[in-house]
This record gives sequence, C-alpha cells and structure tokens, in this order.
Amino acid sequence: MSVDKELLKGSTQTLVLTLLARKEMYGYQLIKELELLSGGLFELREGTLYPILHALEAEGCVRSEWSSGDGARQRKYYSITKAGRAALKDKKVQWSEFRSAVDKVVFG
Amino acid sequence: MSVDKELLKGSTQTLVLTLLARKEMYGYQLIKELELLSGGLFELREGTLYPILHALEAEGCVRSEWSSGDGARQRKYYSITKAGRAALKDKKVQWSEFRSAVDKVVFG
DNA sequence: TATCTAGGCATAGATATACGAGGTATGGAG
DNA sequence: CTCCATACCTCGTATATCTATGCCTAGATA
Repeated sequence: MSVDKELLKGSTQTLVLTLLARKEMYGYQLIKELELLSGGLFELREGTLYPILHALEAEGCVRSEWSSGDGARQRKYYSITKAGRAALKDKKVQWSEFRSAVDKVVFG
Repeated sequence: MSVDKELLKGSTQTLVLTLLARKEMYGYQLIKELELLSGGLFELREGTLYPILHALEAEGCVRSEWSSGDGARQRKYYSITKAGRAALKDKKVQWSEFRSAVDKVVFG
C-alpha cells in the first residue's frame, strides 16, 4: 500500500462493492483491478480482501459461487446483491460527505 | 461521530495539524472548532483527541504550554512546530492522492 | 520429467486507531 | 448550593488492516 494504510480503513468495502456493481469478479481479480484503477495506489493484500468479502457475504451484500469450470481453474466469483447495491449507495453518500468535510477543513 | 468512524482513521492527525497551523489552540477548543468547521460531521471525543495530541508532541510535531492564566482556567495550549508543518505538508499530499484515487474508482 | 512462477483461496497473529467509560477539577448561572 | 459546561486525562475494548504463512493448481521452462 503506497498510501497510508490507515486512510483506507472504512473505504475498502465501498471500493469492493463499487467494482462488483459493475460486474461479478473473483478475489484475485478484484485486487488486480483495484490496483489498476487506482493507478497503483491501492495494493490490497489477500489477507485484507478475503476477510472483507466474507464479511460482505455474511451481511448479505454479496453472493459467491464457484466457477463451474470445465477444466479451468476453480475461482470463487462474487456478485453484488440488491442489499449490496443499497449499502453501496449509502456508502457513496458517506464517502462524499466525509471527503467534502475533510477538504473544507484542510484546504479551507 | 455522525460519519462512519472508520473513515476517519488516518485523517485525524492531518485535521488537528491543519487547525494548529492557523493558530495555537487548546484541546477542548480543537474539538469544538473541528465540529464547527466540518458542519457537525466531526465530533472528536476527548478520548480520541488527547492521545493524538500527546502522540504528536512525542513526535515533535507540536509543542504544548500551560496558559499562564492569572485567575483564568488553566488550559494547555498546543502550537505547531517546524517539523509539524513539514509533516502536515506530507499528510496533505497523501490525503489528496488518496481522495483522488477513491473518487476515480467509485465515481469513475 | 522436474521445478519454478503466477494464480487462487484462506486463516492467524500483530498492529494501529478510534471510541466509551470513567476519573478529576474549575467557574459561572440559576 | 447545585448543576452544567468547560477542561484535562487514562484505560480497556472494538474494529480493520497488514504481515506472514499455508495449501493447492496450471502453465512455462529447463
């Protein structure tokens, strides 16, 4: 993580849900995609991501399914649920408010 | 805290140093000022702020001095140091990068 | 064939940070 | 006199992330 890891806390679920809202993905893919999209700033570790995915699944925000790969490598695909989309909407608002408040204080 | 407290992690030192860069302040004042400036979004608790101030002082980023109050209530005023201003500059850059990266992922 | 590398999932322990609860004390208003 | 806002502080707890580690598979390479 090239950015202070503490900054990331509270935002990872939002980031993950955002990606899953576009298309279903598997864990490893999420890590790579996030790194790409953020210009290398977010380099989530497996040890970070998988617990997040499990938590989101326990909360009913995502659903997982092993790829029915015929010969292909087994991957666990995650897709966002209706509850997940609702949660994401909330999280986006939260992020916007937070970002604006910090900006107002820090940059005037 | 009306915003998810986890979002705040990693930003509190930046917020505190930013305020102290404008003028020296005492703890309680910092809490009130931060609440005001953020439109009520940031309601730091004493249990959060004082350890931060002590940590910043231990790192040499701030300096403290009890008010030489003649009769007035005793307050411990904190002022930013040269090292503190340098640290703040770094933290502001970090915040900007982080904010931009999250925005890029979340809002495209 | 054997081995290395990247992909792919997962957990456990350490660490960092904020909060909640609790403690002490002062000064002004009712 | 009592209550409340002010003003400082500490400690235990909760939460979230990271590091380290483990296990397994597929494809490339020697």
